Amino acid sequence: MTPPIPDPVSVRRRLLRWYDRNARDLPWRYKKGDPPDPYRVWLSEIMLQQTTVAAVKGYFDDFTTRWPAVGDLAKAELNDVLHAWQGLGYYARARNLHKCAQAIAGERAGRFPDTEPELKALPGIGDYTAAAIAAIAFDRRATPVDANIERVTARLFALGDTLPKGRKKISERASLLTPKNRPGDFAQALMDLGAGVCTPKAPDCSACPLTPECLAAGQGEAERYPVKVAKAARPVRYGMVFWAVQGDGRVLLRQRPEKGLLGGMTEFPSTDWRKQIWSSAEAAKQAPVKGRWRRLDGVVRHTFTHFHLELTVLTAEVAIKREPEGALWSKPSGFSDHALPTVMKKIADHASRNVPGYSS
DNA sequence: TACTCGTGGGA
DNA sequence: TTCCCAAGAGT
Repeated sequence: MTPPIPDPVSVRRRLLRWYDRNARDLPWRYKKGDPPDPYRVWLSEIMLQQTTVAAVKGYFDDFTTRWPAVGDLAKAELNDVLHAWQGLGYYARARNLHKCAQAIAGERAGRFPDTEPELKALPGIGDYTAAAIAAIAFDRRATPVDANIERVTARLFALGDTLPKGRKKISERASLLTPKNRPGDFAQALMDLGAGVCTPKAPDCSACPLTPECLAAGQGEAERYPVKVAKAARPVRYGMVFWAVQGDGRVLLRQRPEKGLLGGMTEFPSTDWRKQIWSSAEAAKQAPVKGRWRRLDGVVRHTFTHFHLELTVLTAEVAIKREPEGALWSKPSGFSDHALPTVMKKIADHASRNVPGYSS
């Protein structure tokens, strides 16, 4: 015989009771009785996209201190926002964050819309984030489906369709669970549960308030859900970075194009990042300035979402007659004034240990 | 639809 | 070491 389908009423009651005792204390969560601040809810949701709570906390504190309200963020320079975002990754989020703040401050008198369609029309806000803000900040009956809620729901209903194809069905089931009362708490409860109990590996079903309703747990196979298609292997790409130093110790930097990988961030100039290894001589043809390029020992490795990168550093002391396009010279002690992504910080660290006569 | 887009932590 | 994974969005 088939087990009964999980009962939404029971799931809601069990989960919210659990949440009242076990909710995590997070910087962006308002205290009971306080009205939620849509700005803080929005900011946290953008930062948390594909990013762990631990990674976000420090950035959230920094942003809310520097820019306490959406109007403050709207008035900031994009470069300052990118700089503050440095290290958090997915830099299009920072550009869209700034754009969204300006739309809110400029066209909506600083007030966030409170419905999913209006929210979704704003830059950087998609299905998930629109539903999350509507539920958490505005108490709307909306169903955000992130990876946690997707996993919990797939297990609860033992949905074995492979992702990403099976997403729609999971999302539909999830929306059946959402209560009219406390929809924001319910969503956050599911996320806390997914993060701490109903984990991807080795879920702790004995500690889960939903185990009595959970079809996957009933099968003793919670970990099997959701079923995902295997990801393609990450290829390796190679590049050569030019560490050009002037006599006074300043190093050449430049700004990356606005779109694409690390868009708008600052970098040390380099060749293309391609599938073939570079020879020093071949790479030198792409150098931004003339110089006697010498190859440093060792490589800098960095992994992006869809490829591994291996960078080799070429150094030269240069005397500049004509400035390269978009040139930006800075002593290492001034690097912190620039929005350097993590991969470029690795380059700077590598150079500091290996460039002869390196001085900060 | 299927890519692109960062980074760090944990198994 | 390597792989998986994370409060997804844009194109």
